[in-house]
Amino acid sequence: MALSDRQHKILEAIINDYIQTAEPIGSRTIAKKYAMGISSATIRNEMSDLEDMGLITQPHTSSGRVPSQKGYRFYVDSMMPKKALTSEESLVLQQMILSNIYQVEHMMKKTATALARLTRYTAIVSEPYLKKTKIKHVQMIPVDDKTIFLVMVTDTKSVKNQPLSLSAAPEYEELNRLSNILTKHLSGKTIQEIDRPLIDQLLISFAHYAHILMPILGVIVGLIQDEDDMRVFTSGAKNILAFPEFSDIRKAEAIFQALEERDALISILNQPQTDNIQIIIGNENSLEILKDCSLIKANYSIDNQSTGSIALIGPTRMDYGHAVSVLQGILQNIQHVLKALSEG
Amino acid sequence: MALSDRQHKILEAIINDYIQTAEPIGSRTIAKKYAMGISSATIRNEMSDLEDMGLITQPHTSSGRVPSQKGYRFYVDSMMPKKALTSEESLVLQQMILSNIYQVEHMMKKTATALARLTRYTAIVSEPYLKKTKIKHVQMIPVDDKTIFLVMVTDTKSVKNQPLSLSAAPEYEELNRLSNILTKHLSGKTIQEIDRPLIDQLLISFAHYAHILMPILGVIVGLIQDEDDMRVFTSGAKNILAFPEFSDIRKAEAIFQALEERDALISILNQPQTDNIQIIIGNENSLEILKDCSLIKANYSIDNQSTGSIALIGPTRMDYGHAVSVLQGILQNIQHVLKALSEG
DNA sequence: TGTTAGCACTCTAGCACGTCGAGTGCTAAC
DNA sequence: GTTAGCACTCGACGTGCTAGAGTGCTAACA
Repeated sequence: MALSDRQHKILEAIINDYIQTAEPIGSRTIAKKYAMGISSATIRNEMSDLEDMGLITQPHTSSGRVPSQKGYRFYVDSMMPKKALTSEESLVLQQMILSNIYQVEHMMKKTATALARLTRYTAIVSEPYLKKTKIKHVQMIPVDDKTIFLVMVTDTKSVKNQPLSLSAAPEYEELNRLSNILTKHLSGKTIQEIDRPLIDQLLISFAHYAHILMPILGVIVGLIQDEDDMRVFTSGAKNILAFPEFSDIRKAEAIFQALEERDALISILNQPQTDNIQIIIGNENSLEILKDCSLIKANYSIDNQSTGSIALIGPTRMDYGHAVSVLQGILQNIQHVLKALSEG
Repeated sequence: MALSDRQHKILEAIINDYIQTAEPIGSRTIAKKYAMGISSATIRNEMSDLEDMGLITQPHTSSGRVPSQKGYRFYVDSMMPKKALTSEESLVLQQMILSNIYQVEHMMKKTATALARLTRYTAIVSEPYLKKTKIKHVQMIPVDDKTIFLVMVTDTKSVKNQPLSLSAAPEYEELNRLSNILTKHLSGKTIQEIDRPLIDQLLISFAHYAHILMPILGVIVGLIQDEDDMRVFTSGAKNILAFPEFSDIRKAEAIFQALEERDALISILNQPQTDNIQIIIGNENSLEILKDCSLIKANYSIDNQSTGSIALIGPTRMDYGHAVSVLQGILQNIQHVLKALSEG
């Protein structure tokens, strides 16, 4: 789609204005407010063309124009300005880094809060995906005569624990010996890498522990199957209420519902990602609940291994430029901190 | 305040009707709908008296009556029926018990979900308060050359972990010895009981470990000061949107805001509790945000030691009877499960 | 003395109607 | 290609009216 320079400017004006006001905008207003040096009639003609191209629409005859979904898509793909973060925004990100960098869970909560605060949209952040982080230490802790806790520390210094019921729990000393063995053979590996051959080998090498190694390794591997151990944090859900597009309470309700359900959040985060930062506008989204929203999403990674996701949900009338730059800033922060954590 | 039998019935009819419909109710409607065998004129006279007593009010002349805050208080104190749980409700509670009883965190999440689901109000649930639970096992886990994790298992089988930076982290073997010592001397004690004399005694007894015991004990005791380790779960926030009294979005926004802030939640849960189940109606509440709501709150306990709280937030027009009975049912469940956990 | 029918009165919700203003498309002139 | 002018459209908003639900008061009744 080729737009003239003037059409570009007009489309930009419409989108920028609508992002701010959520009101349809007319030719006269554009002429006055954006001082383009052409008359409203000319703008009208251009707008008519833009409408033919499907980039803007009229809610009803004789109202102003509103960007269409296609219009947003065009804007995002080929005209969106890169906005630099303001100094205040950078400061907030800075502070986020400085506090609580020793615990991934805290950092992820802070990340969500910062994202929501800086953008006024709703943030969803997932912890690093357990499957893809490396095991650093395995420790068994006795609880009672039939239960032990299996505690694993990962290279991102996240702690996972899982209770484990045995017919008879071993002595503390024996648990320590087992912990030692497991740590020695599993550290540096991701859970994904703990496969059948490795398990078999361990069971053979330590045959006299087999009866107890078996359930333990089972639990560790079981963590692959269920994603229950990846925590997902949200922040700024209430921001949704501030947008006129959600003044219909039922729409807001549906989203709040989704934000409370872990499965829904995970399916939001797990949507296909082709770009570095993926922008999904309105009903481009395969999820029914988000048809009225836009989603901006990114995966963060360590060592080029994608390990978790962060996302923003807002109205299709989103300030894409700003949201993307904040997301990018935060992305860098997370990766920086995670790297620091896993190295030292 | 002494009401005649008839006044009782009329007040009850008004309150029950208003709880269901959220509409002011008039004398004629009462006469028709609740078949009291008296005419609307008589009911009008009685209503006028009830209004003089301050139990009901008129939103405007020539509208029906609405229960006042005082009316709800009177109802709750002296006329509220005890409702038995339906078999479906009991079933939900039953299922809650059966699943995931081995991890307190899961149970608390489930509790919040069940509360919100059964009442359609908003639930707030706190984990058992760390200070008051007993330590069962202490384990140090090496992370890197300067960091160790301090992991504590409590008698409710909850796991707490805290990172700890040292100038130089000891060897694994030594950490195990230390873990052993700490477990031996601290297990069975609540964090509250770890006081100066106990610490001093440990430092003297194990003088050669003093340099490392010091920071560790510091961290453990530090947990007393900050309440950061008590998780608070909410569920059913979106239920708020279903009530016409929150169709003014700003009111809803304020509550959502509070529900996202841990501090706000804790101050809600920490409000004075005189009864077994505390009902705080409208602006009886000292917290500004809850002036338009009612709060039903209870503390759960093990061994008569109150260890955590559960609460429900809804409009002042709440189905108090039902909410109280659900809360009571859940309270019993929690205590039952916690007891089982700490014993076995 | 308590209860009730009847009536005048009040107030809101909802609808019809007219007006205003923002916006459009089209045409003719520049 | 651009613009001024004009007729037209449609929603927002204010006004006035009506219906209906509800009240309080009074007088009559058991």
